[in-house]
Amino acid sequence: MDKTLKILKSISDRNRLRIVAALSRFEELCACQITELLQISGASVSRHLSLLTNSTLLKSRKQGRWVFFRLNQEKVNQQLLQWIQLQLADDLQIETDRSALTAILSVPPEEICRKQRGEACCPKK
Amino acid sequence: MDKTLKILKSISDRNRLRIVAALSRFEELCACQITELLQISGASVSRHLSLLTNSTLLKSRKQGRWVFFRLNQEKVNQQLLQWIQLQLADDLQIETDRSALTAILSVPPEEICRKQRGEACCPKK
DNA sequence: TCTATATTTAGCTAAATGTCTAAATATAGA
DNA sequence: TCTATATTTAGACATTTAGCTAAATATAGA
Repeated sequence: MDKTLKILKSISDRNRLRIVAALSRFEELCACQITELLQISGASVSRHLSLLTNSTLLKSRKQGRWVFFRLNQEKVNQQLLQWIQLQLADDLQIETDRSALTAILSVPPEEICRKQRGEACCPKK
Repeated sequence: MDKTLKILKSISDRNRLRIVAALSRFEELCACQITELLQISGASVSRHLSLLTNSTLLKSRKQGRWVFFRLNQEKVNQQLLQWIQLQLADDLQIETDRSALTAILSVPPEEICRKQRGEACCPKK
């Protein structure tokens, strides 16, 4: 029962549910892209991602300085993930997130990170 | 998303998950029988049951002084409930609960309630 | 090796949650 | 109507959790 509870608790949070919904649509996202989506501190995002990874719902892959996350499409998770997707199919917030992510993914992650550091968008100096 | 979160939060608790598992097996149980199973205060059980009913996972039916609860087998909940049942199929705690419930159901609810009031089991006076 | 930087961890605070007891509510039966 | 009693609600308290900032870690590139 512990494992089941861990999974359920990991998705019983608005921001973590948004992460799962985002990854249902976009395959793979790095921490900074998710930070940009949720508009909370990178540290908080990291904690959410670690809870989801720990519950087995997400997998991660390190590439250089970035860590990329995607859904862990194991058989045991499928039915649950499908239920979530069905529930959120027409959700307004999720729609909005989808648009936001399209914009986020249209520029390289470097630029997202630079923006998060508070630097101006263009002048790299 | 609020509704989805409400449902997920309502089952993200050990005792509430035990209630759902119990009702997956036993069709209908009254509050006092569930109290006897969980061994926590009736007030706490009442709160758990109200959260589950509120999230649409349970339905209730009042019969005299007793309130009986059962799963709300709506289509939208099916996939989730099935996933839970699959996850908990071999769970030890759930096995134990099942035995306990068999014993609880073998006597009329009056006796369960009497026991909960701290009265001796037999002498009704 | 040194610097810049993406992510994680640690420590803190405020809000949410689960439990309890006591009081309130609703119903059966005398 | 009055009493007993099953459930719910209210209020108090302890624990958990989500968020933050600051510090630590790990990696790319000079």
